[in-house]
Amino acid sequence: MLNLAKIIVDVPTMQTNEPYTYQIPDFLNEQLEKGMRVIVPFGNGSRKVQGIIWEINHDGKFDGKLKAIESVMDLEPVLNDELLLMSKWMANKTFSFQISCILTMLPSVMRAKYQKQLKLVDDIDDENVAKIFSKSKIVDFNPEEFNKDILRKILSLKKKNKIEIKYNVKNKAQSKKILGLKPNIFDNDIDKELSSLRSNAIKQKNILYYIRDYPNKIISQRKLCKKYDISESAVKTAVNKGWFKQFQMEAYRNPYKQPVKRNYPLKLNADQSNAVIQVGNSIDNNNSKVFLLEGVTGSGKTEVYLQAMQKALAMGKTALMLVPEIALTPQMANRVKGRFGDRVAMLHSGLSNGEKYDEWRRINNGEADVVVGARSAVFAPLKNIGLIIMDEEHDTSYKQDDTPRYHTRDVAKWRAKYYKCPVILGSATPSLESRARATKGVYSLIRLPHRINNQSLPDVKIIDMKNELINSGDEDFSSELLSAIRNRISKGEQTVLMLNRRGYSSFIMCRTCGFVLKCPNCDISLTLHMDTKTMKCHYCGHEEPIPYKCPNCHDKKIRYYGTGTQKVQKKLQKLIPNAQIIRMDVDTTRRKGSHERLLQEFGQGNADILLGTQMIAKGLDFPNVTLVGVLNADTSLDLPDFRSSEKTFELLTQVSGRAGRAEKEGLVYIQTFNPDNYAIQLSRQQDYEKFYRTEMNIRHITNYPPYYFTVKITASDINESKAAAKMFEISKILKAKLSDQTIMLGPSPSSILRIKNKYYYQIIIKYKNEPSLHACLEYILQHYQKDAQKGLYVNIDPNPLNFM
DNA sequence: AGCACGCCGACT
DNA sequence: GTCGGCGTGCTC
Repeated sequence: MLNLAKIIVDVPTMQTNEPYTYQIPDFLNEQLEKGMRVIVPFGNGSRKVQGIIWEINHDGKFDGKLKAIESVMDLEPVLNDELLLMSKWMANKTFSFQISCILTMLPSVMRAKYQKQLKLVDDIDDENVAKIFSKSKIVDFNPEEFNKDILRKILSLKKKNKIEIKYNVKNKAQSKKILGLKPNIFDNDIDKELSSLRSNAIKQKNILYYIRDYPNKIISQRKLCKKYDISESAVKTAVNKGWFKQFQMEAYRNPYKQPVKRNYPLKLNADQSNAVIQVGNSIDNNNSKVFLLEGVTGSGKTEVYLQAMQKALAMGKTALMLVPEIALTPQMANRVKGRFGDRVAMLHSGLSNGEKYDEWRRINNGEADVVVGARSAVFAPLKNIGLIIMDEEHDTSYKQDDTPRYHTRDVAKWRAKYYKCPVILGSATPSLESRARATKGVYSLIRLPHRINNQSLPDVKIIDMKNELINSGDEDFSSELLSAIRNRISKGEQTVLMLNRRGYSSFIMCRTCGFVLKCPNCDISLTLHMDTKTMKCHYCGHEEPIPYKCPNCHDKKIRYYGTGTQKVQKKLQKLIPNAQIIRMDVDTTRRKGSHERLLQEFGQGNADILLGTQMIAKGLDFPNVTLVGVLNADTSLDLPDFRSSEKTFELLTQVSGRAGRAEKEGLVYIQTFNPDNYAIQLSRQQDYEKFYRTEMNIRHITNYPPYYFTVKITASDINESKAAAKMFEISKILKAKLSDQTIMLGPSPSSILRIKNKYYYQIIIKYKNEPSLHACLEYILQHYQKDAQKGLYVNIDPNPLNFM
């Protein structure tokens, strides 16, 4: 009879991907609960790692030697039963380690920091090693900082017990502490103090009045000062006199910089109220249905979300709303915040790690029952969820592109099943996968085919740039678009211009010999960055100066190729000198909050034109925008990706939806070299249903999703032939097991062969029904352990976003 | 991951 | 002989 705990340790390997049993020491027996983080010894020596309690067993047996849990990191569990259970499912589904899943579910500050230290125990004769301890007997130890020789010496000294290696597990999760005040003087004593004060000691009197009014209230020092106009030194005097007890109290950081205006439910049209009723019924009946809400841009999907959430809250349940990347849609965030106020917690990339932790704690403590956030918010520790919403469900940012490669939609559906609540997947252009499921009856389709207030859809004109190039010689701006922009400026209306950068880079090419400057580590061309005056690699971050002559043929005719936002901005400014242009791309929005600031400036009418990349296509709602121009619609058509038409259609439909959202009518120009392409033609009418049918036909003929499921298997190694050999080995195993209806592509080198000096080879499997595939892939993973230690990595991506 | 153990060739 | 390289296996 022992007190035992099963722990998932933070050692992400296949061999340790199961709970390890530890003894619970008596001093922790009362404290420990399932879902808490602990520190446990692991392996030989004094190594310690973080772990999560998976199970507690008070009369357990275990044969074999046991180690004891060393300490606990939490006062409350950080994972509830639901999330613990989900981590297991997720690990299985995404072919990753359970500990990796657990750690992605938690705010990043809860990931322990491991730090090694060297401790000098005895005198040592080696000068070079002794130097390390010149300042102190205990020093931080990062093996990378030392050469092999010294490391060897350190190791041998350790064996002789002259040096100890200490392992520290540090908890980074730290709450913000502020000074708190607790009244420490009562009734008669207050009057006594009051009478002994000098008559001009007004501040001291006010403090005593305050204490008399709120004798038991704890207040932060800052709040007291601000509210009663008292200086810090006055408070200090009061503390010295013993009126207050001063102490450190926990506080939440406040991530909301500006106050949000309150808003109220709007009147719904027939389609919208039908949607709210259907979802509401499902909430009432504890029915975990998935609704696909297909609504044209401007059809009022957001109001449906808000009122459906209202229903869930009215039943005492919580609501989770997911958006692509909240920093991209501050307007949406403010709308939810304005409707539900302090009950809302926000989780997005714009917050600091500390702010994210605080928002997470507010949710975990039940202080927030509405959560709005991007991908990782799907793991928000809400209990009793009544509704999950996924806005823009087709958006690719919902899929994490490194391990664990989960799709937010799958996690959302899992949680909905657990809580028996509905999911709304909303979009103007649903993913083909989701739309096809609606056709099959797996999801319930709700359509919002009309814009609210019966606004007409914007008039979309397609401009053939082949003709334009012949006539005016300009490949960026057609004369029609230019005159439309000038016309808006003269009327005081605004224009949004989008430069489609997907699959497009401004690289440098020699016009004499055709040389293209590439990254020395990755097989990819370097991108020109005018702000830093350097060439950068977008994969590994390599940076070098802009060449002024060709490194290959030494000719000076080396120029940039392709169009960057900066170049377009310069050109446009020349063409229309009086235009006020705001440029929005990765470079101008890198700093925290700059995205919101630029949008706000544009919204206040401080500029005529908003010029940007795809980031301007989503969710913006500016009533004064009456013209939208897409400068190059087709760059994303040319990508070697079976989803390129779908992506192009989505992008054009979304950006067109930015025009004419109020009374004024909208006009959209789409410039393209492929004016007859169906994705471009159909986006003109915003005819999603027709696009869906056309594209499904093509997918059917070409054997692509949603007609097939896909899996991508990748092997990477510094040595190209090793990666290739591994993939051929895997393909042999697969060929033997898979049915003949399954299609296997490869093994082939990935389209970007080399990233960060590693070579990539891949296999794509396309299958319809392959019940043994999952087990087979697990088997492959089990058998690559030895390779992983040598730097040969095998990766499995179920339902990959692309085949590159 | 991080460490020890054990087998092998190269060397004072 | 033995030092240091590297492949292999184990961690409750």
